[in-house]
Amino acid sequence: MNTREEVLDFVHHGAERFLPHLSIDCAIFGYHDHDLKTLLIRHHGQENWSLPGGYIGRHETLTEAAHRILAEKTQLTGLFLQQFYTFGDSATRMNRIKTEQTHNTTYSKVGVTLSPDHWLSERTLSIGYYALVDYLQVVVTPEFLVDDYCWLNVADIPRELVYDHNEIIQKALLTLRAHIFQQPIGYNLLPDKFTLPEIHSLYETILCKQIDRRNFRKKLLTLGLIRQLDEQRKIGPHRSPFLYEFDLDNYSRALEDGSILSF
Amino acid sequence: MNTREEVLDFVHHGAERFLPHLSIDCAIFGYHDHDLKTLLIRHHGQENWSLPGGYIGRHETLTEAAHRILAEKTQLTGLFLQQFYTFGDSATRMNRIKTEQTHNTTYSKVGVTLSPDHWLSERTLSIGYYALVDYLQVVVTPEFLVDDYCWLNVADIPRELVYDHNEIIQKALLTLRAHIFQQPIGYNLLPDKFTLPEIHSLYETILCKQIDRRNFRKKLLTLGLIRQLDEQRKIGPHRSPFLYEFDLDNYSRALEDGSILSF
DNA sequence: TTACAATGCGTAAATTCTACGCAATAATCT
DNA sequence: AGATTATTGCGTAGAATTTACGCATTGTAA
Repeated sequence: MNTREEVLDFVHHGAERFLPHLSIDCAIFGYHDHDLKTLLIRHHGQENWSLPGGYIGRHETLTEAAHRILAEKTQLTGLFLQQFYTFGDSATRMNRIKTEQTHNTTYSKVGVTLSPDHWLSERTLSIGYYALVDYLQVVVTPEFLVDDYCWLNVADIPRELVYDHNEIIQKALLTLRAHIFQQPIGYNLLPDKFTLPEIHSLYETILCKQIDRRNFRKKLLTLGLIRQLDEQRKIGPHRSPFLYEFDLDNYSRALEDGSILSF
Repeated sequence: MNTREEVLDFVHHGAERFLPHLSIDCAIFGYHDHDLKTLLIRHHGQENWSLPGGYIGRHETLTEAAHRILAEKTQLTGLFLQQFYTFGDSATRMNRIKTEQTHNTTYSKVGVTLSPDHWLSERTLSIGYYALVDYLQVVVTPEFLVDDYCWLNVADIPRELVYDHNEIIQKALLTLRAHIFQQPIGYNLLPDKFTLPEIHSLYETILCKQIDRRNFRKKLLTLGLIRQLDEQRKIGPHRSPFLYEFDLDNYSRALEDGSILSF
């Protein structure tokens, strides 16, 4: 929604195209060079940051909706996207009053005041997804109602996000850390060919702890999760590291066998 | 809903009390003596079995709704109940036609035909929960629209459940098997004091594989997850096994430390 | 050429996992 | 009462894995 007209149409006719009472919120994790960041946006007139989100089209599957919303925010398609929990307990989601206020300051930008029984004012549960991207590749073009956006290191996220979005991010992070042992997370955050230091740094960053470089390599190689190539990369004034690539066949086979990563 | 009147009220006024487009389905796993079963119900006029489920009250949190629905089906409260995924992709959920047919044969029992735009005919996403109970303790009292119910061994579940319920059960099972290493699952399925053979058999059943009795004991004891008591239980013509209890403090501490079970 | 910083590869010790052996126990059978 | 039987409690040797490093190699810059 990039124009005033689109927003107005959404407010007045959105309920015909989208399911009410239900939204999708995306914790978009951006990784680059030892930093793990999250994309936050600030809607017009609001003090606090929020996660990017959207509604589910009536003729769209849930997965399609999640990918569409993610693409609308990042301009990227085919990203790694994973549902992790549905939120419907928070007092801020049950308590209608606060919701109306925050929504109304936002929609005042298009001159609309939402009545308490407007579909955007009603109680809404949120399905949480997390996505992984290289945030340098992402071009964020804020929508009409979004005043500002930022990539924040996960350690620096303010405690006062909108609604229960702090809880959503925390759960997303926990899930990501659990999934890193069971899914080729790196496959979605690294170029097709990457160096060992690169993937090593990725794991250290996501898990927030030091991992011995040499044992890390041994494990990934022994399990057959990555494959060493004949090429090397030139990096500054140091020894050229070899390039590696994921062996996805072996990856899924290892998972079926029950052999699981751990560090 | 145990009377014709309650059902009629639900059909005609349910949309005022419940959120549309969204339901909760419960995979209720019942364990007893080396058997893992699931509670299935069959609605009036329907050929296939389905999972017990229900809708979310407008003034109820999601968790409250899940517990209420579970209690309505099992007459038990305070059970272990865990959300695991939200389903919104299945063709049977998108395709309105099939939904109407199955619903209508059910509601014909109270002489109602649902129109295509009735709230019960609309597209509905489902939030999946799984619960753990000792199925011998459960008193199932089928609701008015439920013709039949059964406890089926998870291995014997028919391939043609209603909607995407096969998929839901499979995902519930996978989640349960993953969670058994990270949560005191046994705490919710065993009496406060239990014997080693009892908890051993529970793990073997859920994981569908043999676990060495002696190593199993060693591991649980070493990690401090269970505590041996001074009491023993009299069992038939054999040596009396000691009783054990869970050490929940140690359990959560072990989890934080990252020490995780595995067999 | 030398110094330096980073990578690739190996090895020994510590720890954990796995596969059993076997004694102890509580009935039941003779 | 003593032998029998099925089951539980506990221990130990060997295999396998994890952990903690040592050190040579490499590409560039001084």
